[in-house]
Formats: sequence, C-alpha cells, structure tokens
Amino acid sequence: MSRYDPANIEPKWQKAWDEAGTFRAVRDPAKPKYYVLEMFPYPSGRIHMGHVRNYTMGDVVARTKAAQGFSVLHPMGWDAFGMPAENAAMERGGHPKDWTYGNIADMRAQMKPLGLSIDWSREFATCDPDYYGQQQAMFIDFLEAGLVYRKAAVVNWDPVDMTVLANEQVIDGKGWRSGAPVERRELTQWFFRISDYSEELLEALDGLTNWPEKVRLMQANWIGKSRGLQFAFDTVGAPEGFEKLEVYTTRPDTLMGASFAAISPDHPLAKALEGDPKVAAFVAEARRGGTSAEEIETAEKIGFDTGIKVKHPLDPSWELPVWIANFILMDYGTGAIFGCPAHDQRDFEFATKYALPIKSVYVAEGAEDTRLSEAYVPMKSERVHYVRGFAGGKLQTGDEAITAAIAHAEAKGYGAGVTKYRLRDWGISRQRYWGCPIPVVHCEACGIVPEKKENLPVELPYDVSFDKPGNPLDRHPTWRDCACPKCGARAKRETDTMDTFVDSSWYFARFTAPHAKTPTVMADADYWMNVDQYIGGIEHAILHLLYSRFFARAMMQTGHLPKKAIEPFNALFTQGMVTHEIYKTTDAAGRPVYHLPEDVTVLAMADRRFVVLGDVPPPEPDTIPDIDAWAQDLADAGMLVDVIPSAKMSKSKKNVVDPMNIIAQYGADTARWFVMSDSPPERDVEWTAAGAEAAFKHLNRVWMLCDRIASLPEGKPGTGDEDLMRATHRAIADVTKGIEGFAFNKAIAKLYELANAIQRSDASKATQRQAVMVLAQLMAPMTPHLAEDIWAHQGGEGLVANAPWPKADPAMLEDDTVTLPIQINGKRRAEISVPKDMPPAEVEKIALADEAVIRFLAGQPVKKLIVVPGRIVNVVI
RNA sequence: GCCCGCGUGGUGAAAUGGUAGACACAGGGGACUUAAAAUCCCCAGGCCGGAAGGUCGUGCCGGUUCAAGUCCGGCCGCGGGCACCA
Repeated sequence: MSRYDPANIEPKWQKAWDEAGTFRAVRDPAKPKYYVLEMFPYPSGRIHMGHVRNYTMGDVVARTKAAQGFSVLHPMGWDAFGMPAENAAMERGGHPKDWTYGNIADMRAQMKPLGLSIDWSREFATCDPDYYGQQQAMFIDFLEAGLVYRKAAVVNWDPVDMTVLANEQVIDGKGWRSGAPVERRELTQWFFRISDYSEELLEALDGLTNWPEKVRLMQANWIGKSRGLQFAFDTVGAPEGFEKLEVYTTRPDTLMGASFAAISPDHPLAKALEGDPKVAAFVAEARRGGTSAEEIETAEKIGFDTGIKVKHPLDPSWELPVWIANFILMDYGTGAIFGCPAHDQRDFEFATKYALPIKSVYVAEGAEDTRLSEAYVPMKSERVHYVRGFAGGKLQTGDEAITAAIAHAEAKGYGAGVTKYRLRDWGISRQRYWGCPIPVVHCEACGIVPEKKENLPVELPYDVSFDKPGNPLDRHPTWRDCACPKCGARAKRETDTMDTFVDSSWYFARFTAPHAKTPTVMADADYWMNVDQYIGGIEHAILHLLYSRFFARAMMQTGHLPKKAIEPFNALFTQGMVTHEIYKTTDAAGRPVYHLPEDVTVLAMADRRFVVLGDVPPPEPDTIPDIDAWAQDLADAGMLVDVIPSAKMSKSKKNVVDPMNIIAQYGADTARWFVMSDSPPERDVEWTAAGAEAAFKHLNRVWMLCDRIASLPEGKPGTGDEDLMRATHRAIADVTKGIEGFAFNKAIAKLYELANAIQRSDASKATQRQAVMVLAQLMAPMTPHLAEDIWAHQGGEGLVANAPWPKADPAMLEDDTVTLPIQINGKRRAEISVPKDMPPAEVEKIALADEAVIRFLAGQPVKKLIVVPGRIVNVVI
C-alpha cells in the first residue's frame, strides 16, 4: 500500500459517497428513523475548530446509527440573518445579501473536506425567501391563533444609529457602535405569547430525561415560577381611579415588617402623577440608563416620596408612605411592592438611604423582641398573633410561614395566593434590514392587517443603502407602499423585521421537508420528527432551546407539526469548546503582545516546559549545565513567552487554529480523531500541536497494520488467535457503548487498545485481517476516509459506510479465568487466579491458602470473609 | 445575593461502592542508523529500598461500610447560570 496519504484518499472517498448518494435521507417506513442535528452555524465565512468538534460529534452519531440499520437524517443549513451582515455592509460597503451568500459558499467549501455524512440536498439558509416566506406564513397563522400581539414596551434606543439595541449591545450605558448614551424608549413591538406557556414549558422539562440536568435547571430558573400573595392596599390621597394599590410579594410572612410601599416609574399611578413637574423630572431621571445587567448592578437606588399613603391591610390605622423607586420593574408582579427593609436587601438599601424605619419580623431564638416593640407602639394583638405565626402560637419560618401567611390573608379576605413567572413575552421586532420582514400592513382604515398568503414572501428589497443610520426599509422609496389586503386602499408595510431567534426556532422542522410549498409537510414531519439527538453549545441552553420548545407548541396548535413533536428534541448534548494556549509577551510600555502558535517554539526538558519566541533549537543537555541560567538568558533577551492555558480561541489573542491548515497538513481524519479523543465531549478540549501530530501518527500506524498483514504469507498459522479474537469482540462492545453513551474519548481509548493488540499479535493472517476490518469499521464514525481505504484494501464488500455495525459475541467477552485481588482489612495484599464460575466457598479456600495471605494473617483468626464473585475477596481479621 | 457543577500523576483523563491512574500527551532509557528523521521496545504517582517489597496517596476535616475517588455532613478552592424578578 505504501504511505498514508490523506490528501489523496479523502477526496476520493468523498466523491465515492457523493456518487453513491450514501447520505441521502430517505423516508423508509420499513426502517426505524434517526434524526441527528447539530446547531446550524452562522455564516461568518470561516469554520473554526468548535465547528469541527460539533459536526464531528454529530457525524459519529449519524454514521453509527446508519450502520446500525437506521434511516438517518443528518442535514445542514445556515442561520443566515443578523446584524454582522449589516455591520459588514456599513463598514466595508457591499450588500448584506452578497456578503452572506458569499460566506455560505466559502464555509460550505471548508466544511465539505471534513467528510461529514450530511444530506446536502436538504441545505437551506434562513435568508432564502423560500424559507422566510414560510416563516411569514406561520407568523400569520400564529397571529390568527392569538399567539402574536402588539404592545408598547420599553427598549434600549440608540439615538444616533436610530435603532433598538439588545441588552448585550449596550456597554456602559452607551450604544456599542455609536457610543451615544442609550435611552429607554417605549415602542410598540410585536410579541409572541410565550408566557402563556410558562407552566407547560416548566412542567414538560421533567420529561426531557435525555437533556443535561444543567440545561433543564437553567430553563426552570429562567421561567422562574414563584408563589406569593397578591393584595391591594387602600390608598389615602391618591388621584381618582387609584383607590387601591395592588402589590405582589413572595414573602407575605414579612408583611408586619412593612415600612413603605413603592411603585415602578412606569406604573400607571406614577404616570397619573406626572402632571407634577417634580414627579415628571424624577421619572425621567429614573428611566435614564439602559436595562443591561452591568448598569442595573451598579445603579444607585433612588426614590421619590409621592405623599400618598396606603393603609396596612392588618391595621387600617397604620399608614405607609408610597414612593416611586427606580428599582421596581413594571413587568414583574404588579409593578408595585411593599418594602420590608429588615428582610430584603434592596428594601434595606432604600430604607437606609431615605431614613425609613427598619422593623424585624423574625428575631433570633430566645432574643428579646426589642426592635419590634420599639417600632410599634401600640402593639395590637393582631400583630403579635401575626408575627408569632398564623396557625398556632409558634413562630414559623420559611415555606411554612409563607403558606400560613397566604392562608391568613385568604381567610381574612385581604389577599389571595397567586403564582407568577419571570418569563416574559418574547419581543421579536427589530428595526433592522437583514431579517425576516414581519408580514403585516398598516392601513388607515383597517388598522393592522396580515398580508395575504398568496402575496408571500414579503421579500426584502435589494436596492437599499446603509450610508445613513436607521432601518433602510424605512427610507426605501417604494417598498413600503402596498395595497391593504383587506380593503385594497393604499397602505404601508411594517418595516420591522423578526428577531433572528425566530429563524432558528423551527429550522429543524423545515429540514424534514426543506423544499415544500408549505412550512412543513405532515407526512414528512411525522416520519422524521423528533430530532433524536441534538448537539450544540451550552450558550444556547436557554433562549434558542426555550424558543424552539415554544415554537413546537405553537406549530402544533396551528397544524404545522404533529402532536408528538411537542418536545422537538428527544436528546440534547452540549459540547465543550476547543481551547488553545495563549502566547504572550509584554512590550516596553507594558502592553501585552500576543503571538501566533506558529511563531513560537515549545521546548520540553524533563518536567520543565519553555515557550520561546521564534525558531529556537533546544539546548544541548551536555553543553547547557544550568537550565535556569539558560532560561534566564532567554528571558533577558525578551524571548521567553508567557503561557495562558486553555483559553477560548479568539483572533485578538492570536490563539486560533484554522481547521483548513490542519486538513492541509494532516487531513480531516486527523482533525476529527483529535477533537474526539482525550477530553470527554461535554468538557473543553485543548488543541495542541503535539496532540494533532500524535493523532496523525496513530492513523499512520493503523494504516501500516494493513501493510503488516499483506506481508504475512497467505494461510499463515499463528498463536494467540483466541486472544486477538477476544480483544476484537471486547473492542466492539466497548466502542459501541462509548459512542452510544457520548463517551467518545473512551471509545477512542478502546480503539487504541485494539490497534495495540493487533500490532503485538502473532495470530493467523485470517484472524489479524478480521481484527483490522473490525477496527476499520469501529473507527469509521471518527475517521471515515481512512476506514474506507482500509476496508477496500482488505477486500471488504462495498463501502464501510454501508456495512452493518459489527456485533460482539457475548461468549467472547468473558474470560474463563479471572484474577481476583485479595484484600486484608481493605488493603490489597495478594492476587489469585481462579476459574470464572468457581463457587465462593472454593475461592475462600484458595484465598486462605495463598502464601502472601498466610504471611499477612500471621496466625490471626479470620473474623469475616467476603467474596464478591468475579471481583474481589476481602479478609477481615 | 440565589441556583448549579467540578477538584484524581508533569498534562488531557479512566475507574456498575470492589486491584486508583486504563488510553494518550509530554518526559526518561534503549534498539535500528555513519548520523538524523521515522519506527519499534522498555520505564514511569510520591517516599524508602539494589531488588523483593513496604508505605503514603483522588482539595481539606469528619462519618457510613468488610471495602469510599465514588455515598452522607461540614469546610476550602475553581468554574458556570440567573439577578434590583419583590
């Protein structure tokens, strides 16, 4: 055979698969189906190692399932709408569409050499009018089903770029591009009613047993179910229509610690008071600043005393002041709270700042209730009763007290227990060009009217300019003009586009019938759904996956998905990143300077490791007596490089490895093998040049096994055939288990063991050939090209990609004799070799007769003897 | 602040409560070679010992068990998620 030459064999086999249509997904009712999907990429233009790892994992699953007899769907597409395309257009000129499709072509060309078992005939991009037109059709169905509505919402508004910014795009209160201070503006936006599904989305998490527990928890926290008390204060001195003030609390047990009430600046009562210039000024101030996490964290609590009072529900003579406070959110609970500074950090800060009373409800066991009695003269029996517990005379705490407090409120008629969720409706309006147009029309006579389905897609105009800030669709001379779908009068199109998360919320369903004239086709969805294995990054643990779960329900409700697809992803796997060391030196001014991996030399001596700038030969151990002195010289010359391990690959830190370079150097199989080995797939894996080199060497070695076998004379008898056969079956069992359990690193370790066993074996030619063919089959999911080539050379029938997965013979998995360790008082002291099925009584005898055991027992009586068949013997003295 | 996860050799990591460190990287020694590369073989947790062997060892302290990296309790450290959510 000669040399392992991936540059030659990889394209060869890719062509063979292509021509045979090996990966075409076929709806075959006679076979069980398996749908494996990796989160589709954003077409940035370059693939990175993270993609390689993600798609290789999916490919391993897809190829294994195909070999196991499943009809496999393994598609690929592009999450192609979004801001980077517009930014590129603004920065470099050009058009987002051209930029995006150019990137897709580039990335597809980079992905194909990986040899993934993808059905490329199903490929689409979310920016294809064909795709987003179907999305618009569903939007209209959702609208008619009451799943979509419009309302005014507070958003981050960049006054220079004239656009809404996502929270992540607000940095230090300023727009990330314009640098202008961000305003909080109220705009009318489209929303999906995801919050109607809060309880269902929460409850159904329990059924997702093949999702990581972590992701389920994150979603549960995000939905944020809480139980509490809602009640109304009677107000004193409030404007007409505000005789009551509704508040919600999860801590009704602290009601007796109330010292004020507070409302959001966006609360209707605050609005009613805005006639007062002082109130208006305060509200304006409170609204300043964005809604990003950092700002909220650092924002100071500010308040304004309205002069209005509310009566405590348990004691009408006790009045609390009503403040407007910037830390009260309008869209949680009722937008109003009662403040209990003794038991809430925020209320405490607020009360301290404005000198409001701080009254404890709970006091330490045995402590005198001094603060309480000082704060409340006169102590009405009602209060004491409340504080001491609602159901008895005892002080209750925690859930017990909360339950009792709600029961008390309901019994006395001043409030009711309610359940609230943190999850809010999903605002999807974006004032951007490069997204799916929201297919509605604004008509003066008819109001908001959905576009007629036969007019879909509402296609993005190509002739737009990005030379001015704001949404180009707003400025387009004619695109907005249209006829009202209802009355036919002249009307205007909606110019907002949809959040790109909408695009990715149903693409998995579209893959089941990617070219259909309807969003989905029931027969196809019914066959292929659900996604059996979904693989992607943990960064999508909440939004993408939650939105998709909502979408599946909405699509089901509007007849676009079968009922069984209510939870679209049967199993989810979240893979770790590919990291790389960062090489850093410091310039004269103390600024960090980063270096590309190819610009440094890594030198290892004994247990020391040095990274040196440039191409430096290692010191000769004989001529360099003192490594420290040698290293010091390099450091003095500014050539010694600092190493930051395990860092996320980033261009600015120059620690990026381009998969294309690796493929050019070693081939795709090496890259695939390396990213799957070493680290468990859910953990980060560090890319190292040495590791890649080692992977390549190993593939060479496996290749050479073929030569080895070829050099054996035909019919060569051998020794150890039985052992090699056992090792082969052991490998089948272990590798299969490893792949099925997403323990690819363990599967690879077992493949190393089998390769080692073959190499060391002196078995007959037939047995060795058999072992190598199994090795090729078991490696095929990871290194498909190498596997095909070996398979072909050994005379395998057809393509290894079509060969049925090998089955382990259970009889070959167990040895006839087992080695049992013997422990004395839990410490391992000896080892015996016994037949597998030997009765424990016999094992005991042999163990006690063992020389080493006798020595350690030193004549002491045996108190207890434990024999775990096939595992261990423990002697207790 | 609330919720969650993780701590094992020089490194990445294995280990249904049952021989801790499989497999690999880096390292050391050797074979082959004029030499190098490539390849192959051997060693390799710490300490004591020439070896046989002994002894300690899975972040720390304690507990359960014949037996604990694994289970329980408490600390320490690292990482992640959420967050003026009342």
